Amino acid sequence: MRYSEMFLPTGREIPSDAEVISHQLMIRAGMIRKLTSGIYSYLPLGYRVIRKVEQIIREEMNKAGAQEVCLPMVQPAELWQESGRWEFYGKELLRFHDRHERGYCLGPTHEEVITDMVRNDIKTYRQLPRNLYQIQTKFRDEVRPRFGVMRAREFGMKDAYSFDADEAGAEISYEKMFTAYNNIFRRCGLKFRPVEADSGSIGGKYSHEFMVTAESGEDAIVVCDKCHYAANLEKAEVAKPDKIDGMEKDWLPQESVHTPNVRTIEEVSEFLQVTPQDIIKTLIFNADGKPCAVLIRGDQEVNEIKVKNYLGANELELADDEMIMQATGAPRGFAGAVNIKTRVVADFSVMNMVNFVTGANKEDYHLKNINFGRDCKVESFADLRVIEKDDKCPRCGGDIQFVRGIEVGHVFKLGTKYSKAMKAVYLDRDGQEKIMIMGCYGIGIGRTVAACIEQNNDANGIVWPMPLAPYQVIITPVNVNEGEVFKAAEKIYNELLAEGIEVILDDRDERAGVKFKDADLIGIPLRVTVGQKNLVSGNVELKNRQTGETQIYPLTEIVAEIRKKVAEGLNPTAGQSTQV
RNA sequence: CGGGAUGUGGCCCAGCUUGGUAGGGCACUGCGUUCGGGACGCAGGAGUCGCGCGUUCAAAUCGCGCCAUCCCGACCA
Repeated sequence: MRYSEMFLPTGREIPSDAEVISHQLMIRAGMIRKLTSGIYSYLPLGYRVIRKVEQIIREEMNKAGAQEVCLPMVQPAELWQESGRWEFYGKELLRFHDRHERGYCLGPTHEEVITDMVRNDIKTYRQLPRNLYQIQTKFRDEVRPRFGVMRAREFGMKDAYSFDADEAGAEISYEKMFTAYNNIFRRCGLKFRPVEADSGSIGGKYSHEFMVTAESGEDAIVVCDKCHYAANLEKAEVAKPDKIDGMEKDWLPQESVHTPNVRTIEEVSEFLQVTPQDIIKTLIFNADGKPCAVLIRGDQEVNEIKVKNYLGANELELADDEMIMQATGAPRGFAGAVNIKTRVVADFSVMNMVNFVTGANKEDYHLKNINFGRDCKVESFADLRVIEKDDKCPRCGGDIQFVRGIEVGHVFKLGTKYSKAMKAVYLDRDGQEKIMIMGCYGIGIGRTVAACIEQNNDANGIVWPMPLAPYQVIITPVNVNEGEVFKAAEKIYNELLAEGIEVILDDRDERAGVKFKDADLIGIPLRVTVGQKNLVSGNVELKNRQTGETQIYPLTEIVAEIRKKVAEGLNPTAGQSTQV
């Protein structure tokens, strides 16, 4: 394409409403424009990159045996009522009515629609397994859209759904997608890693997130130095400590202490001259309307997702003052496990504690020298806390590290959550009606592009890896008014076009500096500079955007050299991709 | 939803404290010079100063209300 004919508005200024680098660069490079909060238009350059990602996804999904479909974005309320999510999905689901006052929503995801489609047309085990996918616009009415297309309300997503006859089949479907996702992100030239994750409101029991590692990532990931263990912070397991026996002999007599207006862990440890490690924090949660006490060591943090999963609750939040008063008989700050009337569960961190401090369930009083087995009882000990830097890997005991990442893909084993609710059944070999086992698999398209920029940029702009680059080569004639120079540039341009290489000819009558800056900003991997200086000896320059390296080639060899470099760039070496 | 900030030609911003002709840089149009890392000169076009109400002889500027955008938090694939 000739630059002079392109719709490619680049900008020198950093947009005032863009915070992260990828957002700034996408605007400056003329890739996107904001229409309204969380809703973006893609300009030609941006859309080319989107299509590169989509194409890689299509190829890998097809290779994995999935078939592409296209499902409606507008979905009837009845379907969501049937799955139960009309109530549960919350305000993120944008709902509206048509002229007949019938309820609809904009699809934030498509489990309901696909399950409806499959249950109507798949009747026998002979038709299973099937994996259907689409690349489609989703709408989620995010509370706080941010970081440009990274957390947008309207965004492109590849979503796939697998249907299997049994668990073993579902396992295979999941593995296929897991492999396909690794291939996809590797081909995109990203540094990423799959991590174990919680399955959230989509539901299901088992899932992995694909995280692109980046400082600006919204998610914290725990990775093991020694083994392959990697998990989202919210999912990362904390190993169960060994039970230490024989501590009963050291039990001291229970003591009640007047602690006027002393509530927080800091205040208690200060007041009683003990460390937070000597205190058991008692948090009262509201689990589906019922109070539940969670015990944890004073210096540690409860992982609400673990509590929610452990209790099997649909909704979990910290109890309000009223519920605390009702459950403990005391205001906030004085809850404890001794003589409490609610369910009591405890984190492993308190399992081996003796003579600890805790609230007295009485205003302005705490208890000292409390011991399990004598003073209070818990229903069970479990892993309920957030993992910390000093914790060890739950798999191999090695040291762990915290890194940040951007979630670009997520694979879930759904089980029968939707197929059961929506009666997606088939007849097995014996004529028995059985429920299909489902999996679902998503990739954020725009987010993948943004994540790629987060990982590949410098002071001058974007540095595209070859597979995602909107164009592979840009030819920059230093001065278009010098006939020889421009002719040579055009010749290379035409030859590259004939080779099927994606190339821009910067034919604008601009100074060289302007063109160099724009080429760097939009991040084209290879730049051919055609100038009088080298042309007199029949040569041109080839500059590598990533390394900054410049090489001189004769006009006669430049096309072959580019062909080679483009081909190399399209096949990034395997192995380096998963490094962090 | 809580806290904070911002809103002035397409973009980045000054002006607001102390009310009085709406400014600069970039971009854009024309002419000339220049031409390998964001050139220069001259001449131009382009703005309901987010919206509304109020105070005032007079409001970008002061007051009240609203809206939008961004950041932090809560929440969330």
